[in-house]
Amino acid sequence: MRDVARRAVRAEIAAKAMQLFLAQGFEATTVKQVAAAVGMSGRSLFRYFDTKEDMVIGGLVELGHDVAAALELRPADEDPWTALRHALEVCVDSLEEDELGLRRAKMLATTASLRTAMLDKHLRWQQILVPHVEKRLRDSGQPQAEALAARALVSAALSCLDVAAVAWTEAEGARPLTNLVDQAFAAVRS
Amino acid sequence: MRDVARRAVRAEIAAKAMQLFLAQGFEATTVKQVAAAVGMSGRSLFRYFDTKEDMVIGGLVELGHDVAAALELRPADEDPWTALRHALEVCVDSLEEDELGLRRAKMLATTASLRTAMLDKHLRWQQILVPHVEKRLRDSGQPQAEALAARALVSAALSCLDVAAVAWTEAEGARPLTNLVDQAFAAVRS
DNA sequence: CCACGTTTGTCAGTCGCTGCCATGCCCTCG
DNA sequence: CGAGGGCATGGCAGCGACTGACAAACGTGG
Repeated sequence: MRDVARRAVRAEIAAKAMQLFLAQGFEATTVKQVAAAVGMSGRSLFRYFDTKEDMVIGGLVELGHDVAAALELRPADEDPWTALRHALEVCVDSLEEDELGLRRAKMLATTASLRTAMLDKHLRWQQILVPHVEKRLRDSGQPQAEALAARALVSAALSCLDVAAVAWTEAEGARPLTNLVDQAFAAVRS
Repeated sequence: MRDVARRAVRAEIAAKAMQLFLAQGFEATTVKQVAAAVGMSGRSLFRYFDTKEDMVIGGLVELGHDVAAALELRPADEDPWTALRHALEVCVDSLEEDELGLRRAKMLATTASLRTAMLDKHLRWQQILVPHVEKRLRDSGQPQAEALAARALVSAALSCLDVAAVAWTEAEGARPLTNLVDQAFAAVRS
C-alpha cells in the first residue's frame, strides 16, 4: 500500500520533469530546477530516481516485461525472429498512442546522454527476453544453439526497433512506426 | 608535423591510463591519478581526451574506417550481411592479436560506463558504414530499400559483434572469437 | 633578442550524485 | 494517551568528471 504512494510520486515527478525537459531541453535543465518544480529537495529526488535520465526512461523497464509476456503468447512453432517482431508491437503501440510520444522520442534520439541511457535499457530488456527466446530455440529442435543465438537474435531485434524509432522521429511521425519496424526486420532477414 | 607529436602524446597517455585501469579498475581510478602517472595536470588531460572513457576507447574510431575499407573490398555481388560479416573480421583480428585485448575486452564488458561508451562508438561506426551498405543495396537492384534497410543491417551486425565479444570474454577467450561471430551472424539470418 | 602562437598549469566553479545526520511524520504498542 | 520505532524528507558537506578564464613557460621565426 505504501508502494502505491511511492509509484504515484514517481509518476508525478516524471511528469513534471518531462514538462521541463521538453520546454527547455534535457541537458539545459538541472535537477535543482526539477526539484523546485516538484516542491522537493534535490536530495530527495535521488531517492526516487537513481539518475536524471531515469526520470525520462525509468518507466520503460516494466515495458520489457510486457514484451516478454507478448512473446510468450506467440505460437510455439513461430520462428523466433517473427515472434520477436510481433512481441515488439507493444512498444510500437506505447510510442504511437499519444503525440507526446513523438516529442519524447525525438528528445531521446537527439540528446546524447539519453541515447546511451536507452541503450542501457535495451541491455535490461535483452536480459529479460533472452531466456524466453532460448526456450523457443530449444523447443523448436535447435540442439546446440546455446545462449549465443538467443542473445544475438534479441540484440539484433532491439537494434531494428531502435533504428526504426529514429527514422520515425526523423520523419516527424509521418510514416507509421509499425511499417518502419517491419522494413527494418525484413532488411535484416535479407 | 605537430599532429604527430599530439598523436604520440595521446598514445602515451592511453597506454599509461590502460595500465592503471587494468591494475585497479576503471571506476576506482581517478583522472588525477592518471594525470600524476603521466606527469601532467588533470586539466591538460582533457585537452587530449574529451572523456575519461575516451582514454580507453578513443583509438577505436579509426578502426571503423578500416572496417569500411574492408567492406569496400568485398565482391560487389556479395549480399550485404555476409559482406559485413567479413568486413568485421578486422575487428576480430585486432581483438585477438594480443592477450591484452582479452583483458581490455573484459573490462569493457563489465564496466557500465565503458559499455555505454562502446555503444556510442558503435553509433559512429554505424554512421561510417551505412553509406557503403546503401551503395551496396542500390547496386544489387534493391529499388526502394532506402536508408532504413542499410541502418538496420549495420546496427544488427554491430549488435552481433558485441554479443559475440561479450560471450568471448565470458569464456575467457577459450573459444575463438571468429567462430562466435559466425554463430551470432548465422543465428540472426535464421 | 623580441614578438607570437601554442601548450601547459592553476584556480574556481558547475553539475550530477552520495553519505551522514538531524528533523518531523505516522503508526503501533504498552 | 504517551512513548517508542520505522520512514520519508531536508540540509550539508563532499567527491569526481568536466569547463572556462587567466597567466606563465615554451619554441619558433623575424
